[in-house]
Amino acid sequence: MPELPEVETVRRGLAPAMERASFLAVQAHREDLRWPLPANFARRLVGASVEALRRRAKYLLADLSSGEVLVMHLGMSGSFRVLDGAAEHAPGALHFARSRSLAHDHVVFRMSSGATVTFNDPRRFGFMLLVPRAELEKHPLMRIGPEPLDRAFTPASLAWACAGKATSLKAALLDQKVVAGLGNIYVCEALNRARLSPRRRASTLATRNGAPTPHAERLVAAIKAVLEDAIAAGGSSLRDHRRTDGELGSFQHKFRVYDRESGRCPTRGCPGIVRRVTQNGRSTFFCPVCQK
DNA sequence: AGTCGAGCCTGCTGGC
DNA sequence: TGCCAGCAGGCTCGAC
Repeated sequence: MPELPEVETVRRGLAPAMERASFLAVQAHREDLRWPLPANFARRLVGASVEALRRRAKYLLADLSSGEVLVMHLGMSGSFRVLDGAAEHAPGALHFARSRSLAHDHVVFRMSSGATVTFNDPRRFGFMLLVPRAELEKHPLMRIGPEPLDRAFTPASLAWACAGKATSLKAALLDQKVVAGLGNIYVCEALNRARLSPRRRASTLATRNGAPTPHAERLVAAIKAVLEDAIAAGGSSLRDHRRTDGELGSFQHKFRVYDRESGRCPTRGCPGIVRRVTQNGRSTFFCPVCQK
């Protein structure tokens, strides 16, 4: 499930293949991803080079020499794989090729770097867009909150964003306008690290005048820590996420509560048992003893 | 305006 | 063993 750490892992894998390389050929085997591919997709890419490959929240952004930005989203089941002359014979690549149905290879980029970059997405919740660079900031998809790993994401900014919110803390953290890039897994993990209940009102992160409470301090630290740990582990591989070389991420082995229903809470000295409840139609995993 | 649920899509899992 | 309902998840849209 690609959340911020998985997308960042993918970005790091794609960068050597795509940055400062141009598109030699673009094949679209399927146009109907979450949204149809842009008109004249291949024609607008071929010949352009990628000046930088960035990430914003869960979006990959390729700045093109044509003045457009290629926006790519992995949806829920999207993955990229990179093959070049050397990687083709690597064990990981072989395993990767076997593990993915070629029927779901929707878009293939042949790059001047020698790499072939293939986008595979069984569920087709992913998408690709082309947006003029000058319009990117105004694009509705980019109207989202701060990057959680940026210095601008602070207890004060989170408290401000949550002030007056009647919804649960869990729902607020999943709201990309509050903070951008978190999904179900890392919200559950961060709340356990911060020992805060997912069911508490979001507004309790702020005092009456909007200043951050100690809860906000703990939560921001926990969010940053869990994301950094997950990126260092190459993300979490549950069903879908893989690195671009086919290797699995390993952070799923370090989950404290996610998908650990009935397990012992890992908080030191806590006798609690992890529970699963449903909030806003999604599973929440948490410890009712230490998460208050 | 803020909040919540449905729907998109496919593959895997678990219960019968 | 085989079948199928249920679930997973990010994001948008419509309803309240």
